[in-house]
Amino acid sequence: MSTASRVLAGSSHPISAKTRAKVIATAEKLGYSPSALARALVSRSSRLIGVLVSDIVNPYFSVIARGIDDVASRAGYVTMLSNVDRRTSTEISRLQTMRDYRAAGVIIAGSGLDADPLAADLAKAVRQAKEQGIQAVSLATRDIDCPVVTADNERAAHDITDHLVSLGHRRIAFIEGPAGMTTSRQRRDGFLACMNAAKLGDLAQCLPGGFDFEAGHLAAMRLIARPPLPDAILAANDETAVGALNALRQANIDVPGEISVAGMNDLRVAQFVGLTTVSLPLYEMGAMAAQHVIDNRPGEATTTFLSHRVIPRETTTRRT
Amino acid sequence: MSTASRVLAGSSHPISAKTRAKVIATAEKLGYSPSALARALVSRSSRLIGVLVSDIVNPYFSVIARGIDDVASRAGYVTMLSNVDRRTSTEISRLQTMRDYRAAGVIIAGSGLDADPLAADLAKAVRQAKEQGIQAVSLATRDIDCPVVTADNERAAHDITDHLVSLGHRRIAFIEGPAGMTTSRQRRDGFLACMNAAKLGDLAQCLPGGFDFEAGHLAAMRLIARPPLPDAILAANDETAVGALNALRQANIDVPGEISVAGMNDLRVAQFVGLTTVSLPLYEMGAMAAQHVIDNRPGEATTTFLSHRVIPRETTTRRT
DNA sequence: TTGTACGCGTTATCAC
DNA sequence: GTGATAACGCGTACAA
Repeated sequence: MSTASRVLAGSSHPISAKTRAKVIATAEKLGYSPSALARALVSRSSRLIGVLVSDIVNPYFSVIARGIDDVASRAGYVTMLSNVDRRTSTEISRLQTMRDYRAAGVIIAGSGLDADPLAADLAKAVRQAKEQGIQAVSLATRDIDCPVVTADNERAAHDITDHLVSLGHRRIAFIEGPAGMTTSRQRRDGFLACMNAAKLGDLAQCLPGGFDFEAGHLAAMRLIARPPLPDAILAANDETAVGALNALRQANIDVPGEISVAGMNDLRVAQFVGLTTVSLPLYEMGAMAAQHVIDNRPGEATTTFLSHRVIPRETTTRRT
Repeated sequence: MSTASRVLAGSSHPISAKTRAKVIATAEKLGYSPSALARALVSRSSRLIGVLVSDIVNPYFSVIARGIDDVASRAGYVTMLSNVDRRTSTEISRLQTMRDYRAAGVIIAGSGLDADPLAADLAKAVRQAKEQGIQAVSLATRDIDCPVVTADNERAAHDITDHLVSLGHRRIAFIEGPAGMTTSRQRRDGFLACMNAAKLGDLAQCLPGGFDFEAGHLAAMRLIARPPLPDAILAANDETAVGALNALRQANIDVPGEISVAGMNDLRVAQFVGLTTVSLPLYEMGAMAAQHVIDNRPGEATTTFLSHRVIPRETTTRRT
């Protein structure tokens, strides 16, 4: 038994070539597959990585998940995925499940809420997981005591706003993300900071929105309903921007002729419609978080910001 | 120990209220979490569901994955996700990994190749998994001895073609999916079958394409390069259709004025651009496959077709 | 170079 | 109603 184990697990223990061959041949013949469960049990460490996303259908998260899985499977790890629909309670319960499976680590991809009554419970669940040797990594700024690998949402919003300003736009409207979300606030803050710095604070306008197509469509309709139109619209999100774009085009308003439109994230849809946006390092965030778990790095609660960059496309132009 | 196990695992074994309360309180105080690993080992059944997708970033697969995970997590199961990039060899190796973890079942979401030299190896890997009590479910017609839950790609293509024909289009071009893929062939077959049935076989035209934006763009450019333009374009895919749409608009060709365009799948992007398409039951396929695994149904290799429906939108119009 | 015995954290079985 | 023990399948220290 131990000999077979040694051969199959690739131990460094010396084994005669003959015996080794025999073990391998027999395993093959029997269709034997070592139980990763039993292995994890005895070795006290699984090769499971838990991933908590809001919704895998949202390309923001599927790109992150892809980054995680690429690194994970290259290292022989398996990704356990769970959708939590932005509900902290679900997040806690799924985290618990990942803990039951003794995941090597859990990557929490979604943003939190600014005033979340359950934040403390989540923090506690993470602490308990950590006490059990399960690493936690967050992909957004949250009240969790764990390393964070993220994009600088505020600066990204600042930079894309700055791009619009540099194009000569002065009256700029910002369609916000979902109310209460930390990421929403960060992006709005970045927008406002840039506008204020450019002495354009008075010409800045914020509209409630959301991260989806419909929210952008609706917000743009409201803008159209009470002229004059701003010089440019920045949406919290590519999808939101596309919704706005749609409303504008339906109203026969020329983009970028009459108004410029920009988004954030640089997901596939942004390329489709030629949307000016700022590219966030989503894939890299996932990849780096997974690497962090695999390397079993000491879990100091440091924040790593990965870099973004402005991508000018056809929905923006210079205003003279 | 056994008493604790009984109350924590919710056994029906009678336990005094006092002891039960004590166990629960202590577990809570200790932050105790029962090992799902050890449970799976002794009970010889895990609550893990393996999911093999080509690429989770592709919305076709993320919708499927969402369907699976919704059903799975409601039943207390966890989804193990793996991207295989349409490579059968990767598929086999990931299937093996799922087997190592003694997954309750594995859902194979991707389509296969029509002449795949590795098809036999995959079939064997699935057979071995089944011998070990791991269920397999495929979401596409493949040479695997397992239940199939899928959309009728051929009929779906037939039906959307029929819709175009009923709109008065006669010269219709079909932009195919990736060469060699079973799904590509099925969709082309459906297109051709419909055209032939309508005595329009001579006016049918097939162009090599792919499942992505660029492929659609390229194919449409070729169409534009050698007039006359067909009455309508059907693309194997929504994304391909959007690529074609883009090329057409760049060439200042009015859609649907001069030419109609339709896609397949009805993913989010189709709604964005108002694309006429045929809605495939992707979410339901995932959900039903997961339910199949959870119910541990006898694995007869039956094929279940879930229904699709044509969704007319703004990229098609009547030709007179 | 190979084999033996133990323990990982559970649950089922059987005794009390 | 409660507790002890074997077994699940593996890795490993130790003996041979």
